[in-house]
Amino acid sequence: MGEAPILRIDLGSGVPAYEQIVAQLRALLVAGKLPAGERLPPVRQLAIDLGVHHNTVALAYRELAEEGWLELRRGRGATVVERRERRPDAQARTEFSRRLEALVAKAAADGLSPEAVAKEFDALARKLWKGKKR
Amino acid sequence: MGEAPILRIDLGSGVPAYEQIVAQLRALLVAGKLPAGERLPPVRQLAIDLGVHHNTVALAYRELAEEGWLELRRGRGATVVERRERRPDAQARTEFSRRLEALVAKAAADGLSPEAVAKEFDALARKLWKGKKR
DNA sequence: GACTATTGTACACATACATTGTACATTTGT
DNA sequence: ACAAATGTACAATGTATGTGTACAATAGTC
Repeated sequence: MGEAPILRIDLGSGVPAYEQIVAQLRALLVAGKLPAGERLPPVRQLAIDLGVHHNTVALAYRELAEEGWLELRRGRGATVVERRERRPDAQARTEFSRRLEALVAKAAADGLSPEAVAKEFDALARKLWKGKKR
Repeated sequence: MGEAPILRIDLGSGVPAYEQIVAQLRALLVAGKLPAGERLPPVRQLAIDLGVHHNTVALAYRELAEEGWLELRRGRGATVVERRERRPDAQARTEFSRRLEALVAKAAADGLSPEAVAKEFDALARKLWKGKKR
């Protein structure tokens, strides 16, 4: 019946709402679930669904537009566009490395076993890169 | 000659300084490189090394103390203590899952290949769990 | 034992960030 | 031409982050 809830954000997670929106949309975009040409919901609509202000959604959209995923136009809405593949730079690599270490260390501190962490990682890799180019 | 630089924080990385300190110390603690009984540098000393205010370091120490890694006492300093293994709860699992997805999606968006990401992950797992209990 | 240095803590302040309220600009549809 | 829909701009507010400064507790020294 109802639409599948596109996104779900967790207030009180410490992570800013607009960052959660960016992160989840980016994951969908990377996984190819939002192909070029697709229209995203209007900022006001998504804002209501998520329980935040429309400017918060707008900020998220703008960040994704900066990153090359979306085209934003007044009165027309947000559209997914074709995006050129990026060449990773050193900055991106070290930043990823640092954050991954922090995240996994936190998981270990919380008691997650190496096996549980590895399993989670595998499941995610399949999810994100399933049906995409190798 | 000089001591190995224990930590290195990156201002302008977006991540708050005190969080970077917490994350890096936590990684060392998880990896067993700071065994119980070890003394951490005084907040003012570490603050100078890192180029931040000593209250910023103090905040990081307090967070790790809350987490059960350190004992803090006025005049005596910060000491690593024996810490009971945690049982992971659902909250920790879903939080880890969400953040991992966000992080890996970001890496993919930046152009890192699945192989590069997996490789980074392997190296990290070895680093964090090397010589620790299975 | 008194004094001083060392060390973590408390608290007020400044600045930046995140979110919201409100109004505006642009496009679409009738 | 008009109204509705949609993204944008900007001020206001609350929270987080970092700092300056003073305080409290412990350790070292004579």
